[in-house]
Amino acid sequence: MELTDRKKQILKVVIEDYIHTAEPVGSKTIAAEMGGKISSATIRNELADLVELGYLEQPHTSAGRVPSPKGYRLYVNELMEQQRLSLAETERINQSLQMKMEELDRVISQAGKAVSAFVNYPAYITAAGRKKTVARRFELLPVDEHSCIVVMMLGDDRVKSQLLRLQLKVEPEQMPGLVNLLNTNFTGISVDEMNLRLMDLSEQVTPQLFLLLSQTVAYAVDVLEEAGQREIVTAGAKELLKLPEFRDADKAHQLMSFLADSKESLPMPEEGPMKILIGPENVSEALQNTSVVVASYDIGGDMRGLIGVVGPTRMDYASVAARLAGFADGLTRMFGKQEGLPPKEDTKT
Amino acid sequence: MELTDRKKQILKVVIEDYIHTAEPVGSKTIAAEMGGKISSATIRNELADLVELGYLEQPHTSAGRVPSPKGYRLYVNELMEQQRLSLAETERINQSLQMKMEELDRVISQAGKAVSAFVNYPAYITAAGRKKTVARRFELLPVDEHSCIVVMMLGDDRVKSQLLRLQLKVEPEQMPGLVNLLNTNFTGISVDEMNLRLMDLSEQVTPQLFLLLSQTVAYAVDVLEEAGQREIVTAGAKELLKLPEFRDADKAHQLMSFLADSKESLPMPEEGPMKILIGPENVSEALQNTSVVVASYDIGGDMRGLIGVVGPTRMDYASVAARLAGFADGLTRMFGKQEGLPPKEDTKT
DNA sequence: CTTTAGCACTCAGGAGAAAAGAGTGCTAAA
DNA sequence: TTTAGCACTCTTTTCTCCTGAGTGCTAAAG
Repeated sequence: MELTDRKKQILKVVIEDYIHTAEPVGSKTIAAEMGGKISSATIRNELADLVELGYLEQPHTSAGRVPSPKGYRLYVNELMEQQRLSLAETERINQSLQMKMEELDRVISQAGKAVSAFVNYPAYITAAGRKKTVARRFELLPVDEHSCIVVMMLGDDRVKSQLLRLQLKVEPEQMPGLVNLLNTNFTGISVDEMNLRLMDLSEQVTPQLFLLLSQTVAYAVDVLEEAGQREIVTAGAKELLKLPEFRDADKAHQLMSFLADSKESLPMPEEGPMKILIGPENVSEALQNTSVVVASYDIGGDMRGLIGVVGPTRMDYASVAARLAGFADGLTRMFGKQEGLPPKEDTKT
Repeated sequence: MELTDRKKQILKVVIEDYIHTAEPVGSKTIAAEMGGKISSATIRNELADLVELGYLEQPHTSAGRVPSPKGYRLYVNELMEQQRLSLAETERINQSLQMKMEELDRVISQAGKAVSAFVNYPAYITAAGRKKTVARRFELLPVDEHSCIVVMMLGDDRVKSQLLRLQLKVEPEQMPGLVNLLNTNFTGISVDEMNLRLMDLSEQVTPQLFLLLSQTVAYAVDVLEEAGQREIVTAGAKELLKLPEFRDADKAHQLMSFLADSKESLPMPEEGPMKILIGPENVSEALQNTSVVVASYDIGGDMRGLIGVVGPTRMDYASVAARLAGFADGLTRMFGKQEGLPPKEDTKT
């Protein structure tokens, strides 16, 4: 038996109906929705075929049909109509991204909330550099005898700085030497190498200078390690509670716990502008009954971010995909504009 | 009719039982729990009195009794036994706060999560300075002809920095003058004054210098404004779903929306180390059926933070209060230790 | 005057049974 | 191949009845 066009037609109607009602769809409804040209009996025959082919499922003998993951997959691949956002909507999306360019963290978390609010599903978002960042330049600004400010410029143009309380007194004259030491030995290398380099130097400089040096390097290592971590922010988990499939508090709790605690295992596709994972296509146990739509956006430099939306398998793929694409665009454009202005992130203490 | 000691005794038993079972408490249970010295009939008489006095309520004629807000209030004020945390528990709390002293934001959000996980209720946390921060010192580090690094030291010892793309070329020789201008004119004053000062200077310096100046000051204003904002982080909203009173998805959704969106209206008592707000004592509509326990902690300097826990009115006040106090202590101690080390927060871009 | 036993009464919640309704699958005719 | 017709299946809803926890009152005992 093969998948005729009419079968696909019917599958599409079933899915789109089910997406909105969350109720099994019956033959009569379908017939009506298809313009009444074909009788419900014919539809029934087709439905039986679609079940046999694995695109639909039947909760119990005398209920309507529900799409299977395989059905959704076909829908997403072939049947779904690319949805265009209205101008007004695009406008609203961009407006929600209109914020003062603050720290990356904050922008990201804002955007995550906006996405979630737009699609009415929980969302997650992250920004991650592809390469490890290195230090590019150090500066030390004396404050008083026991403290100075370390300023550190990273490979990706971010600047981090902090007040450093020194464990011992330092003469201002020593500073230039120290800075020089830092810039010649600790720029452009990885954290591991930094630690090695520090050990090497331990015998070449005075103990006093070494103490200062290691304090500064320790700070640098902290910063670089933190910069390398991809932080994942989730937003709008509460949206789940509106969905009939999560009215059961236990189910909702389970998924919300997963979203809150196991962020690392959220889908993070390596490539492509958009990826849709349906039900069992997800690796994580907790996502077996949910679908995930992920889009990527550019932050400039070698940075790239991901925004994802989590919902039930019957989520409104067309709408979510369109909006997510809108956001990805908006973010890319937003970071693009910043090119030549404060780069990606802000410094830290 | 007056509130005898025995009545208080009984009230206490009712409340403590109800806290754990969430079921109306009957006279027999109470009699048993009080050691069987008094018969259930006597208890019934007392219960009737307690209802009349407004400390208890009766869901329907033939159900047990449930504490009223007034009852909880009495319990919290007089009846509740100060709970002491076990050493192990204190240990665990402190351990959960054992983290690298990173940016304040991050510490706060971590601590919020920890609190929520400990008490099994949603928590919120914030850190707020009492006074407005000012800039204390500026530095500019040239990078290339079109960019330099602004470093800014705040009144509370934090350091913020960012790479600034300049709208026009600058000779390195101009830098010292600019820095001097900044340090003499823009330190120690409020944001409003900064803007005024900038206008004044517009006529006194060359247009080119003024452009640079305003770019830098704009950055400073951004930083100071952000520093003045109290950010409120909420954590563990999902805990609600475990409670019988929020098994109803709508109720849970309502409160979670409130926690996510209307953070400003969460109780922020101005003084006292700990405050308990029961049901209708809360101002916010959405909190009418919940209780809130808030504790404050010191961050050093003129900074003070608040941690709060939101739960049903039947929340385990004794336990929550004890743990919250433990966390407040832990945080205060933690920030105290940092005295003389990196002060409160980290810099921003 | 307080406490207690006894007892009728109330009412929410659960178990079943019955009815309703939606939808199917099959048969036979168009 | 499509369609009308119809019996059948199974969930969902409604209703009724029953159970049991818990009360409030009365009357006796302390």
